Amino acid sequence: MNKKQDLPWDNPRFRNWIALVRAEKAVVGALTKALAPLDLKLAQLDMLMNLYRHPGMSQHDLARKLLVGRSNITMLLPQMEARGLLSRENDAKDKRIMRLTLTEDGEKLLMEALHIYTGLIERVMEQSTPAECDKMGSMMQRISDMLKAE
Amino acid sequence: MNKKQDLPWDNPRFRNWIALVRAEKAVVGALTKALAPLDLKLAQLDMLMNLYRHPGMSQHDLARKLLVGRSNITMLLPQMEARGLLSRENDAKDKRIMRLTLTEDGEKLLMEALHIYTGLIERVMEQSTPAECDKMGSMMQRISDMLKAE
DNA sequence: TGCTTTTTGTTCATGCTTGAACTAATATGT
DNA sequence: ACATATTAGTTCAAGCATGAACAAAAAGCA
Repeated sequence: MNKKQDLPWDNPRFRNWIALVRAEKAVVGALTKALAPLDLKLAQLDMLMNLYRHPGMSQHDLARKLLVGRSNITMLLPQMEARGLLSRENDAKDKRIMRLTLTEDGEKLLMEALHIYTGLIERVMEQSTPAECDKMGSMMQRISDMLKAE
Repeated sequence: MNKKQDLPWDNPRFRNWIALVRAEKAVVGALTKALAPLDLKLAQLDMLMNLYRHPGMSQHDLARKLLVGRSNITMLLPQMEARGLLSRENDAKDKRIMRLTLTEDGEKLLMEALHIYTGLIERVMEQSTPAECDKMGSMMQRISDMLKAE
């Protein structure tokens, strides 16, 4: 059994991780509120962002990029399609695949949302120097890579 | 409208933030899988952790610590209580307040879960030097403080 | 070619999380 | 003391996310 002195809270790495989780949750909360006027959920914004950068993506690829299940995409797409933010069309060669692309409206909404998003992130990240921020970014990249490699 | 060069992806701060979100999601995913054998959700572990450090906490305080709604606590507590992980008893002075404390079983399960948790975090954080890690941690702390101040 | 395996997307049941509306208990202000 | 406001916790309905089971299409291989 653990003694007091090797409890995780005394471990700096652990405490730093907890700090990260809490900060992330706080920012996500603030962002969710900031996006509410656009009637846009964070998950939806993530989809728009990825489709903007990779037009013609399949649902499967989108799911992997977003680290969510495929069924999640299936559930969320219809509302966004009905809202005219994106289009789904069958691939010519492979009839299993649905190719996703942003509509003009989708792109316009994305730009508005990004304005809000970047505004908040700028404000949040201004708390640190660009160098610190970059260090943190590459740290995170290493973590993602490590877990992807498993 | 934005031109190519002021798209957020060209903004280092924004990209670093995206890297953080993705890394966090990856670690949470890995952790969720690692905790599955204990039949413990991450949200439940969070509760156990907080109750261990602050015995006798009220549900309201717990909700604030975890950055979740009060109703969330109400919904999750009964299962954990039924499982014998914690006890809920009325405060003597203020009849509105429920005081929460871990049972022995709850504490034992917490220790097992923490072993898994810290193991993963150690492995993940070993990708960086302790100094980098501390820098990151205080960065995150500043972010939390900033958002709490609003 | 024909048989098996893999991939893509959907459906469905389950559980989590939220926010609004509600009750009961306490604090506040006059 | 009394009316009002605030606080703690609950209930409920709605939306999200997940994983398992499934159908259709394509790929691999004999």
